[in-house]
Amino acid sequence: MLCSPKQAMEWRTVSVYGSGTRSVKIRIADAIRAQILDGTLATGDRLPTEAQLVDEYDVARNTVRDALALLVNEGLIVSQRPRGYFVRGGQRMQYRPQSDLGSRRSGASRDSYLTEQAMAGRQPTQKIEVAIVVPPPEAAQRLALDEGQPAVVRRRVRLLDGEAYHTNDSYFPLELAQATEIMSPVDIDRGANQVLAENGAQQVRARDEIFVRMPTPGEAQRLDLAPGTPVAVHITTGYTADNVPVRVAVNVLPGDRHVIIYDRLATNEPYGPPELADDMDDAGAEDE
Amino acid sequence: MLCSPKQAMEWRTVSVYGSGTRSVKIRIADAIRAQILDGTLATGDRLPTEAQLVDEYDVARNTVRDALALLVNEGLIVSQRPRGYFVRGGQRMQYRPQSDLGSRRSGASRDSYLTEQAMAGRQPTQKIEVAIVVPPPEAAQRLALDEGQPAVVRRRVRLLDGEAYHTNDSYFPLELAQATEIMSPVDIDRGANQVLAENGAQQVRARDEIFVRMPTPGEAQRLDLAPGTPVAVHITTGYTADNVPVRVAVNVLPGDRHVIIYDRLATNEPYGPPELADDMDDAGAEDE
DNA sequence: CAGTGGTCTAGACCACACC
DNA sequence: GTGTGGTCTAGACCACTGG
Repeated sequence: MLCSPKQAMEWRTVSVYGSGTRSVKIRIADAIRAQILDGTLATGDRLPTEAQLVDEYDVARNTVRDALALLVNEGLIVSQRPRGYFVRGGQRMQYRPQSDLGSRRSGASRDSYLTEQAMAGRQPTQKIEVAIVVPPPEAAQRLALDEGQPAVVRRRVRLLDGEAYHTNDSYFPLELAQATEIMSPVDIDRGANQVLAENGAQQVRARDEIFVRMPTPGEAQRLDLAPGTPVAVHITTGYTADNVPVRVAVNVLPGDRHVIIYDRLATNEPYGPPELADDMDDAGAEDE
Repeated sequence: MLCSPKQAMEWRTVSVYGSGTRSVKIRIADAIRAQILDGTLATGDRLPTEAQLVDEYDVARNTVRDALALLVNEGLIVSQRPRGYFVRGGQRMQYRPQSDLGSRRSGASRDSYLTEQAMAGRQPTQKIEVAIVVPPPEAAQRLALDEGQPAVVRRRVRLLDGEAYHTNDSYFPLELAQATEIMSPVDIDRGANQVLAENGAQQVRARDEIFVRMPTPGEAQRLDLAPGTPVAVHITTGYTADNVPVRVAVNVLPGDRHVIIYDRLATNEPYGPPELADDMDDAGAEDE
């Protein structure tokens, strides 16, 4: 006799869920995921309510919620309480770490974030905050600062149409930034790098490091991240010709709103001075 | 009178959880997270059992499980059933997209993945599989193939000490790869790029795109990813001097095992031919 | 075999947006 | 108000691993 899982609960003696059979919540999640991937449910569409799914699959509400939680944590759907669950998806902005260092490109006098995003027809804003702090380890280490040594930080949250786009925390050695525009919590038209260059700290080389992880609760709040949204942490360290680090920028990019793009030449000669080139030989990966 | 949440359940008439007060599960998660961040619980440590946490916080087991689920999805802890929950953490491998294109660096005759990882004292292996397929859209589009047009794919899973490290799916135009070593499912000592170059398809330029997202169930299984582990999808497109795409590599990197590193010069001149340089002006971001 | 986490049920009350 | 998802309780049975 065929019966629903809920009824079966009462008189079965052997497992329905074990071994080959996958759990009920996974099968429900699979069914909904398939609908999303094949287009039956498109970006922005509303899912059936929990109650409807309870009826449809004849299981307890918590089981439906477990199934939906799987999809939420995959980043496929989002709950907009109390409106319902909706299919996620949307455009990613291009993020180019290269379009920065050194002097500005000709014609681009304003902060390139502001100019370039404005062209996409969206309203860019940013909040800037400057402070003298003992930098977090990831910044202190890259700036080669001793423990407890202070630095200047410019913290920015960049928004597009009021929606958080990414954060940028730039750390500078105190003696370099002191008494410059870097200390002022407003946009620097020609760029902080240009200011550094005018003060004898021209950057000639940079290293980008990209970490991928789930956001901290603080980051999730600051960037208004839905559950199931990972972040890329892009850390740029800028060096002078003397190989002195003069700037560390920590960017936190919501994974669902960005593509990181690098254009490169097809040479594999490492950049930078020999001692760093040596470092590069002992680890790495290649892409075919 | 002070009473436990569980007891309070029975006679309270106003909400304990609403407004200012955060939910119980969040407070439990916060407490455990704090212990992890301040070192009370270190990487690899075992957490208290669910039963112990039920006693400690005097809540229902499901509430404890909800709290732990938050930390699991943050990537902070992992459940190793039935051994318990453990604090995550560990080393990240360096991944350098640049150490590839064109000819191999002198001395490195073997696949650089194999050589470089071997130096870290771990046992690298890889599984290679070659097929002629209709490529997925992300590959077909970048290779400028018409819909339904076939291509050659070399699929690789790379392992370190038996643990999945990343996957690399490289797509080549059929007419270029046909009748070359690329069709053979074994390691190519001098690199597939060198083979392409010998067949008149020397790559001079590449574009890297990096997407950050949660893994699909298939990826999670193939790479043995714990819940709460995002992936970076690194797509490299290699172009000849004639600006023809001849290779698309789709790499899937578990976020908890990688750092992606780029070393660059502090010039912001875009690489590549003029028509592509123009593209670069209309979107982007910079890091200070 | 004991103890762990995983799955599922059943039912309660809550906050919030929208009608 | 009505209906949505969010939180919490209480208790059941299961599978797996390790002693």
